[in-house]
Amino acid sequence: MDTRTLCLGVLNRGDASGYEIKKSFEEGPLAHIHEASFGAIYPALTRLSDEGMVDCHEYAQDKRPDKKVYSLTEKGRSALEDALHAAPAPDKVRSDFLFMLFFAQLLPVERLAALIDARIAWYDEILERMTSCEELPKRPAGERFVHGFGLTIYRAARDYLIKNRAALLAECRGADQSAAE
Amino acid sequence: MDTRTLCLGVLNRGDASGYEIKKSFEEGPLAHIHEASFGAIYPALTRLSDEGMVDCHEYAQDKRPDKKVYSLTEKGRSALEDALHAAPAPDKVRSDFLFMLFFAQLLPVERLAALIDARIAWYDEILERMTSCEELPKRPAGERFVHGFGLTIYRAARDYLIKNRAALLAECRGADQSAAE
DNA sequence: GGTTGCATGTAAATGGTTACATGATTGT
DNA sequence: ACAATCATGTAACCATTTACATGCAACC
Repeated sequence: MDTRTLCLGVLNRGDASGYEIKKSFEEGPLAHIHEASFGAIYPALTRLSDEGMVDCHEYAQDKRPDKKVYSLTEKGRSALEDALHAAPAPDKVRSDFLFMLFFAQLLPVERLAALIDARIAWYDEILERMTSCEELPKRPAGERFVHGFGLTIYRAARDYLIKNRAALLAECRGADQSAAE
Repeated sequence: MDTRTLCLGVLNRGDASGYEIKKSFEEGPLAHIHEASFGAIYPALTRLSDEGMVDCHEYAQDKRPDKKVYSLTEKGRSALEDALHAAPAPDKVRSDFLFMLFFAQLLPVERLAALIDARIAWYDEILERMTSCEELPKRPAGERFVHGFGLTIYRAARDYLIKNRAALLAECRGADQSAAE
């Protein structure tokens, strides 16, 4: 799924500027499904505009660059639908956290504990944000489904870390000592 | 985490060729934590060799290119440890599947069902492979921890899809009909 | 006084994917 | 016959990240 399709998707939910599209991949309902940076979004939007997939309206602002608000055209909407009909590429995950934990025995136990605690705190934070979302009931079925999926996964991950943290640390402490003997 | 560090990590588990390193990111215990393609692994290995991070032993084979088996040097091992001490980059996920489900209302209900069913089957397959792994008890604590983490997440994801599939399809069917009226 | 949020964009550099090149053997 | 497994490697292409460029307002 390239950045252009991603932008089309966001614009299907409503008109937005490049800045707002970026935010929706950071905090919005699409966060953690995909990513996109400014350096990818702005060129994508320009190209979509050239191709007639989106319309652009400029709004002058005081002491700031004009705000360019993009909206999906009919052509853009059907391009999005086409993309949605293609076979999904397999998920791609890159987790430095899990890679590090995989080598737990190479890490000092305190560092291991700090790593896990930071991750639990991160899950707590995002779960808080996701559950305190008010306008959820009004959103379309697909959005609510994906939201529920995220909640489920994050809760399961957090619970696993809490439940198994102590055992991992104990094992690594034990291994450290027998190695030192 | 770049491909070089990834290779160092795999080699820490035991000597391996480029081909075998690739496999460990596809089927092995590191699958779904990170990815690496041949085009990334072979140059990484060459560079690691130049830098003295790994040693390379060539084994002649009949009717096949020589097999080059790499092993970690002391320098390589400490480079891996250094990488493990840096702050982990935030996880990166790219899920076309979730992106598509997010726009469930734009998809025909049958396609939606097929998408979900394929994903459930995928989870079943990988869970089967992960649970039938025999030599697990002998592996280091970190590897078992990450393995358990993966199992937990995949089970939670699969269960969520099974539990909420019908409700999503019903809602989308309902929305289709009211749109047609 | 420093950071964050708003707001757009470009350019260089990095890094990775994909396709190609080669080729025997084993299984369906 | 065709696909998959084993086995390495290169090169062109593509995409993204990162840094740069600009600048005000609000908050701490």
